[in-house]
Amino acid sequence: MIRLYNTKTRQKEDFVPLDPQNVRMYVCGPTVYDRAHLGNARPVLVFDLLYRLLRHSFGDAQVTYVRNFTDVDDRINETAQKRKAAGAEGTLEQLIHARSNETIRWYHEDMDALGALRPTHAPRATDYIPQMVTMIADLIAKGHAYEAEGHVLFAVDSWKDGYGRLSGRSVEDMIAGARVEVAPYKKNPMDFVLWKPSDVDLPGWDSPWGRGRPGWHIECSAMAHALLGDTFDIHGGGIDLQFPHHENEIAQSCCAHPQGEFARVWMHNEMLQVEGKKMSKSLGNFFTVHDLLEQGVPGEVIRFVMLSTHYRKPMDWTEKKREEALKRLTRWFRKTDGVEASPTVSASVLAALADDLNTHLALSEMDKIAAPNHRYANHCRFGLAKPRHIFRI
RNA sequence: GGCGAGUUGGCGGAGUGGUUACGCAGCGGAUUGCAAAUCCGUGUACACCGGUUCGAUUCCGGUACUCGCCUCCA
Repeated sequence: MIRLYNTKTRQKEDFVPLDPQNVRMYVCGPTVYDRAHLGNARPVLVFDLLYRLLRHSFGDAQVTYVRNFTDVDDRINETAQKRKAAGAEGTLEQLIHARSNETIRWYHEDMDALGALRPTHAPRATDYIPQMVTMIADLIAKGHAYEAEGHVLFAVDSWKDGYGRLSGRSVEDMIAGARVEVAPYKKNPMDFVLWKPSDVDLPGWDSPWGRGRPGWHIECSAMAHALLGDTFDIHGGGIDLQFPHHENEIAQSCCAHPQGEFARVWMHNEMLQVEGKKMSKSLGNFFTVHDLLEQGVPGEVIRFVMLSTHYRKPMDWTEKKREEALKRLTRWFRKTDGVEASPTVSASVLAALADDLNTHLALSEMDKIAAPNHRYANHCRFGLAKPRHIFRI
């Protein structure tokens, strides 16, 4: 039995899928304007492990894993505008399109290098605009959204009971604690954008509310609904997305599809820090997965370090951990080199993983069972010769 | 201001109401002509103050400190 911590209920629960023949998981993917940084790798590896564990438990063909690409977003537009201002060739639209394609390709390459399986579906938001428009129209019809100055906004007052439950805040608390200037056309300060108008120079799509583009939150709701239905098993993402992104997703989806319950289990990974500090460009400790790979850090090592801290704890990326991971992995590989990889996973490792992905304990268990084989000492100088996936279950 | 997380031996990091985590480093030893690799042995830690208890690192309350989110962010 797999046990998972559900943010919704704040406790570990036995995981019982709605339909064991079709276990469904959605994870928020990247906004594609640049290379994935190291922090982006954490949810990928955490939920890749969960994906593998679910496949192991329910069967490879019985698990559907969706991780989207957000390819319509103001940051994407800004990045393209900067590049155009810097003299890049082509229209803004062309620049955006090329950049998105390139970033998606990079993303796949980098995550492949970390040993992450590709999801069953990797939808792009721009392929689901009609579904978003339909969903927004439905929300307006049901009295959960309104049009104002070319924008369509979700009315949190229309769903006061549900809004804030995931993150444990009341609408009143949020208004009291808000530190952002409120747009004048909002009926309630917490109302959020479903659709916004696009100037002629920005990407836009025709809609009943004029030419515009979707808000960020509706993208995930629409893609999840299109690919997984009204109700599905697991929704994952970084804890920074818990509010407002996930809260808003829930509001949109539950109001548009009241017959379903959207995601039954919510899982959030904690954030990543570098040498004890938040990773940021100003501190000079910002780097991408690609940077590390270029420096010769094996993907396996990155994966190992990421999994050596429990996903619900903040993780600190340090040089020291990287070195230790390399040592441990080198030893494992040396010990097991020449020994055929067994499809069997030790019960103790599996038990640790099934307990809300207790990866550190699982790695310890692997240390105990790594088969010693003295004959392979000659290979010692080869180090990390070939990548093997940790927890390749 | 609002919400939340954490504090375990030199470091990383599990776990538990009374029994060895584990890894890395260190130390001692074995083996190898040296070295590397490998093997064996070795470390009585749980922020502070109260409470509950026969007994708390492990439950409850408080204090201190660290950190995160609330703003684009995984």
